[in-house]
Parts: sequence; C-alpha cells; structure tokens
Amino acid sequence: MAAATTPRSPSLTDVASLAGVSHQTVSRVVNRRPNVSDATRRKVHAAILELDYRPNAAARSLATGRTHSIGVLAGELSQYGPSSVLMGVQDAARRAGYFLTVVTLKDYSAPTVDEALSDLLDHGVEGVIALTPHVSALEVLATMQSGIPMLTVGGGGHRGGDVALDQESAAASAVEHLVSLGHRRIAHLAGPADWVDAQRRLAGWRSALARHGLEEGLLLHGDWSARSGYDAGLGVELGRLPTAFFVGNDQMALGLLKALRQRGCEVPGRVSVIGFDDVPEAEYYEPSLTTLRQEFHDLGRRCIDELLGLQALGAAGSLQPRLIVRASTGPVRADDDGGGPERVPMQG
Amino acid sequence: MAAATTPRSPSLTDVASLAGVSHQTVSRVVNRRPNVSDATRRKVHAAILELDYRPNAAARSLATGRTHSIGVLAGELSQYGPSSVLMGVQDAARRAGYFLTVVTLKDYSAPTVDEALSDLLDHGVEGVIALTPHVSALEVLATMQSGIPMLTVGGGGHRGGDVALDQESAAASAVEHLVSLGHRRIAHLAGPADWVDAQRRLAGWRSALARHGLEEGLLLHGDWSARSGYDAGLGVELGRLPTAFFVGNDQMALGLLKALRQRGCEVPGRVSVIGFDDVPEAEYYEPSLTTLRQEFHDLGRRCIDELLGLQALGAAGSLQPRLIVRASTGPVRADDDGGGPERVPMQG
DNA sequence: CCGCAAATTGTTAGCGTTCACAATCGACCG
DNA sequence: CGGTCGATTGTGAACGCTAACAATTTGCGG
Repeated sequence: MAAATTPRSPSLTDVASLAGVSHQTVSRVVNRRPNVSDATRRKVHAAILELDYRPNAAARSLATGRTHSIGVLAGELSQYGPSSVLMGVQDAARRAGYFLTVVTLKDYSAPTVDEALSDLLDHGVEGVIALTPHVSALEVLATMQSGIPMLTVGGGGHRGGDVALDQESAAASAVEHLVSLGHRRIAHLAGPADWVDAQRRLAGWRSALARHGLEEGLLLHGDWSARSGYDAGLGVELGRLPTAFFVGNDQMALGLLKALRQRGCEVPGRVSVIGFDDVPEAEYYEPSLTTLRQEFHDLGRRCIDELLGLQALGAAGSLQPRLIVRASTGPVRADDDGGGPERVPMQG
Repeated sequence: MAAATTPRSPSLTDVASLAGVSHQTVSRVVNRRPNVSDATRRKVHAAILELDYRPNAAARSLATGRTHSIGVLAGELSQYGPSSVLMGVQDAARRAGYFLTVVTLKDYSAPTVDEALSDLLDHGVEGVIALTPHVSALEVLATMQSGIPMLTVGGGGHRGGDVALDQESAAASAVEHLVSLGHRRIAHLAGPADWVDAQRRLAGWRSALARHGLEEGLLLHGDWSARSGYDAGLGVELGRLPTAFFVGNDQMALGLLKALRQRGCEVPGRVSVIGFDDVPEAEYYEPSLTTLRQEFHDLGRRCIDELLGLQALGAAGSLQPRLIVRASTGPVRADDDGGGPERVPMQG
C-alpha cells in the first residue's frame, strides 16, 4: 500500500530506525567517533550499506559551519603552467580532505574578478587560491577583504599571502648562463607587461645585466604565445639582433626559434635562445631548448600547505627554478663578441 | 556590555530585523521573487548592504535540495586537450549557474576512480562529467550507478551518455589527405592502446587504409608524450620507414619530427607527418605541423548542454575535427612511390 | 549486593534557508 | 459602504545534520 513517491535518499534517521538505534549513534559511527560498541557499529554499518546511505553534505555544513571546499580563481587553464599548478593544488587539497571549486576568468578586469570571487564566497568556500599572476587581478583581490584566507600564486608579495617561485633570481641565472658563454648583447623577449611573472623575469634580466656592467639592449614584449614569439623574431632589424635572447616562456621561444631559422640565423651558432618553464615539449624543439624548469606541481602543493596553515608562510625557502641546459645556447661566435650595435652581424 | 563573541556572519533573520521585515520577505528579495513592494525591496537591500549579508549556501541547499555544483573527474589536466575541455565546461557551467568541483585521478584503476566518484557524490554534486577517455576508467564508471546524471567525454558511446568529437572519421580524413598526396605506405604512431581516443584514431586509420585497398603497414604505440614520439622515431628500422606517418597527437608528432630530422629524413621531402589536436604550438614546429584541429572548448560547452538537458543528446551532429594543412605533409617523392616494404628507402 | 564512575546510548535544540500557508492591507465593484 | 479579490507580508514547520547534555547501562571495588 505504499505510495509510489520518489524515493527520497535515505537520511540518518532512516538508517537509525533500520539499525534500531538513535540518529545520534549513527552520526557517531559515520564520523568515527569513539564510545560506540562494536556490536552497534556493525549493526549501523549494515544498515548504511543496505540503504546505500550517504551523508548529506549540505546538512553537515549547516550544522558544522564547514564546507571543506576551497575556491580556485584561474585565468587561462589551457596553458601548461597554470594547469600544472592546479594539479598540484588539487592533489594536496584532496589529501587534506578538501574539494576544489574552480572558476575561470575570461579577462582580468575588475568586474570579472570581483564577480568570480563573489560567486566563490557565495558558494561557501573556506579559502581562495588565486592563480592569476596579473597585476590588475591582484589589485582587485587586494582591495576585497572577504573574511576568509586568500592566497595568490606568483603574485610577487601580495599582501594577503603569496606563494611563488623565485623567478627573478631564476631569470638572473639565465642571464648568468649566457654571460658565462661569452654573450654581452643579451636581449629579452618578455611576456605582457601586466603579468607579474613577466615583470619578475624582466627585473631579473635587468639586474643581472647591471651586475655584469652590460647595457640593457633590446627588450621586446609578446603575449606568451608561440605566435607572438615568432612575430617578435621577424620584427627585429638584423642590425639590432643580439647574440642571445632570454625569452619569457618556452612557447614564445619556440616561435622565436622558427623566426630565426627562417631568417637564416643559426641557433645557437649565431644566436643563443633560452626559455622559461621547461614544458615537456621543450626538449624536442629544434634545437632542444635550454630553459628554466619550474616545479609547478610543488608550487601547487605548497599553496594548500600555506592556506591551511600546515606550514609557516614562506617557510623552507622559496622554490627555485632550475637551469636546464640543452642545445639552444652556446658560446658566442669568435667574430661576434657582442660589440656595439652598429656592427652589422654576419649572416650566412 | 556586549560580549566579545566572534561576529557570526549575518543571517536572513539579522537582515530582517534590521530592515524591520520578516525573514521570509528578505528571502523573497534575495531570490528576486515577485510581489514585494519597491519600498520594502529598497529597505532590505540597504540592510543587506549594511551587514554585508551573503546567503548561506549550505542552508539553501538543505532547504532546496539543490547544490548547483557539478563534479568533474579528470585525468592529467596539464595537457592541452583536457584542460581546454575543462575551460569550455567551466564557461558553460557558470553561465548556467553551476559551479565546478574538480577531482583529478592519479591513475585509472578501479579503486581510484571509485573513490573519486564517491567523494564527488558525498560532496553533493548534481551531475558528473568524466574527462577520462580511458577504457578502464570508463568500465568502472559504467558499473557504478550513482543516481545522478553522468556523462563521459570522448568515451566512444558509453552507455550513460557521452559527448565526443568524431575522431574516427577525422583520423580517416588525415589518411585521405596523405593518400591524395600519393602516399601508399602510411604508418600510424598511436596513443596508448587503453585510451579511447587512441582506439578511435587507430580505427579511423585502419578503415581508411582498407577503403583504399592499402595494406596496413607499420603501427607503433606511444604514450602521448613528445619523448615517446621521439623514441618511436628512432626505433624504426630504416628499411621499414613508410612515406608518411599519421600520429595520434601533436606532441608525439613533435618528437617524431625531431627523430626523423636526426636520422636525416627530410619532412615532408622524405616522410610526411600529420598530427592530431592542433595545439597552439603546432604551427611553429619544424616544419609547421599539418594536423587535425579539435574544438575542445566547444566540446566542453556541449557537455554542460547535454548534462543539463539543454539540448537533445547527440543533437546537432557530432563535432567534426578539421584538417589544418601546413608544411609537414607533401607529395610522395617520385622515386619512392610507396611500393613494397622490401624496397630500401633512399637516404641522404 | 550497593554505589560510583566509565562507557554507551538517547533526547533536545539549533544551524539558515525555503516552502506552504495564514494573515493583513488596499483598492475596486456593486 | 460592505465585501471580495489581488497584492503584499508574516508564521510555523521542515530540510538532515551535529553539539550539548541527559539518561541508561556496565563494570568493579568494597
């Protein structure tokens, strides 16, 4: 005679009455609380299994005030760097019992960032990780106080907590490498000026040049894409071509390599090129790309550690990218010692 | 005399008493329900603003039974394809008022997949999108009935609903392209045998060869990485080298290109190579890679459409990858018409 | 066997929202 | 000017869980 209602999913009470105990006892079993006799525990487990009971997360959240979810604010996730960090964050978060709610931004304007963060807060996240190393996004985030822990990645010392790789000194070490090969005219193909990563790498390039008493030389900007690297490479006047390029990321370096090849400039014979990131493909570029490896996955893990206070902020030193020397950098040619820019470079 | 308790975040009731109305009226305003006078609405809005009130998502979920969150089960997100799909899914989901909870799998074993799905269900997702075109993962998913809509991406007709690009006919069109250039010995460098994508592309290659009365020839397997493509390229005996390779994805094609170059095989002069995916870098490989562009973003959007029933399943035809012809494919050489494998290929 | 402490189990009251319904208020019709 | 209808507002009871405390049982020394 039972009415054919939609079988509402079973609740604590349902389990309790089936097991012949109180709902509280079931709650204790589910939450692995002590002071439950083995016999009772078994009965309850049996009932849970029989009904295929799943605790209702919303009710639990309401009662405890915890949601166990962390919000992630991300820009372009189809790129290797951000998506790798996300993987690391996800690993660590899940291990710590948290879920990730990911929101992507279509741009970094104030309203977009604002709305995204607001949505995350409405959703009840307990913390936010901003994977948006973009100055305008960071500015917006800095002005919003949300009442929950927030952390930026690669934000260059954002006040609300920031986890970063030491990109500036990594960039410097790229320059050091080139200098040690005899290069004196070292250009930089940078990322967009409003990206923090681009700024740090640019700063590292500048300071390393200064440290060696070298003049600054050519500075170009791309948009991280291979296309922009290619365009940049085609755009340089031959007379201004340096003996080495430090490039802001591997994709742009790929484009640059193609442009140089097309113009008959051998790499590393005529021009050395060094990238940044060490994407998995970099080794198979032509030539194999010398670059700086960033441990994105570790960075992601560290985000969760810091957000959850599992580790003192900034402890254990900041992660250091590592120089990976491959075939795209080599000694400067004997007949081109990096002298003044007036000198017309040789070309085959 | 107020006690210095932690300032609990304001509730509907707090707003109500500040605005001098009932909690229900506030609820109505918040949810944009009709039948609230403008004056009241304004008062409530003012109170909301003053208290910085945010509706409690958990309480709302408990009362309505809706969580507005969708679970995403993903494998390796640091790759271009999956992460692009994720972007598309995220766009569409948010537009439809849903949040994405992303869980990544460290492998595709039954326990891992099982646990991940179970966690998502515990979290209260209203649907699941599985970005795991891997046979064993799909098998596990097929056996679990969760009571909520579930959809696989690129699962090749998984029973619980599946959204996919037509990879088989796309692969066939790659082969057609090669055949039209005069190639008769067309090898395939496939992805891992337990990936659905790899299977579809392999099937397309086979069927197209058969359609043209060509014998099957060389079949190699890689793991999607550039390294594996490189290794495969180095491993082929020169005598068995075909005049064209259809490669399962662009990364492996990149590695293959490098191996071929190292062995002195010109591309496309001696061997043509065609990839799959059209990653943004493919155009800048050496040579520019002919490949099949997959519209991952659209695919992601379609997932949400189908999951939410915004569109009939499989409607509007399946998305068709598009052939992008670049410089890595060319006519077969006059002195190598793709004859029998006994024939020793020329080499510079 | 009594009584007290420890272990185990049950009871009640929220958590902040929405839902269903009741109550009030105005305006308009006859 | 009463009555009725629609618009607006309020009331009480869920939703499924946990926290705090009360009640019951058990074990054990005297």
